[in-house]
Amino acid sequence: MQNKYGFLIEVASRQIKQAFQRKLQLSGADLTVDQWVVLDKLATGPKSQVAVVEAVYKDPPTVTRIIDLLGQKGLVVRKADPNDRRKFSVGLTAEGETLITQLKPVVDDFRNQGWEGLNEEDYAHLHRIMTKIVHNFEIASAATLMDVTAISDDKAA
Amino acid sequence: MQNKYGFLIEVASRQIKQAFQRKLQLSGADLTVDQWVVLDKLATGPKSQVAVVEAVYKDPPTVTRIIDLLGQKGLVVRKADPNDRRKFSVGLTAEGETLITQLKPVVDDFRNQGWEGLNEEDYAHLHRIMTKIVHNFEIASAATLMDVTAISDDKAA
DNA sequence: TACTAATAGTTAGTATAACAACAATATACC
DNA sequence: GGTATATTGTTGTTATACTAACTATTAGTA
Repeated sequence: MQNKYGFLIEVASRQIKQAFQRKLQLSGADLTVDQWVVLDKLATGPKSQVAVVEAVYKDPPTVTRIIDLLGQKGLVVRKADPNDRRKFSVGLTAEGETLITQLKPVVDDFRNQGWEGLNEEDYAHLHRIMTKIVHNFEIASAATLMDVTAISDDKAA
Repeated sequence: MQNKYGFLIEVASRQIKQAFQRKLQLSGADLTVDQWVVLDKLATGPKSQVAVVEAVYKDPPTVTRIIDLLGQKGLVVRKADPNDRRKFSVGLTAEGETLITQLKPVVDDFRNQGWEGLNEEDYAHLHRIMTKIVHNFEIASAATLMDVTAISDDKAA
């Protein structure tokens, strides 16, 4: 029972990310996977950076830098929040909207390709096992993620 | 069927790594998780860096730098390979051996904790699904890893 | 009101991941 | 033997992960 699930999961994660990165490059998009994840989250409307942090399960410093880069590429803009001067409202530019539209089929393609030969039951297994492992370490935030992911279906591949 | 397995796997991977890192810190070891993985691989005897690369599924530059750091900490040494002047033979120092011995129970503990409530069948599911996804992207090296991991049991948690 | 604590976001430092380019050496082949 | 090619390992650059420390602002409370 003392299998190396952590190593297995980590390597698979890296390989999947790499494959997706190549897919993005082939599509001609000048985006990293993590930049895509954040960009995609903003598709449902402008958000504060804290909201983005909670949505993508990354650290505040990481989100700051990813938004910096997305901003340099003209895909998102930070606007001041009129109600709270500590906050920004980060939203997509027209270019950002366009890029998302262009990439949606690429992303769907990638998901379908990776999931080929597997079914809903397998996804349930995967989800259950991941959730269990993460819960076993009592990592509150991640546990929440797992629970949420089980229901909503709008996470990035 | 277009679930976000990639996102799920990546976040779980990060959380598991974080939990293990905390475990290492609590044990008093001045080591990162990745440094542990490399160190542990050298427990079976000195290896060239290419051999380490293949064992841990990291890039050559990453392995170079991790071995640099392990060397600075006095845990490993590079020796010239008498048969091939391009190669090093990287091996544990006495301190490295001692540290591994001290950490083994910590690592086992971590594995058992994470796997609690799950059984062999679950591991088989996890392994099968990961392997399938990785194979679907035709990533040769990772596919090999998955196949190997199924049999051997000496990977780091 | 004044003081304290919490929140939002940034900056700095170190480690890892991926890619490209490179030097040194070894192997293959003609 | 000599040349092309492959292998081993390093260096450089950019991006992300995590921690810690910090500023600015807001909320809570005596």
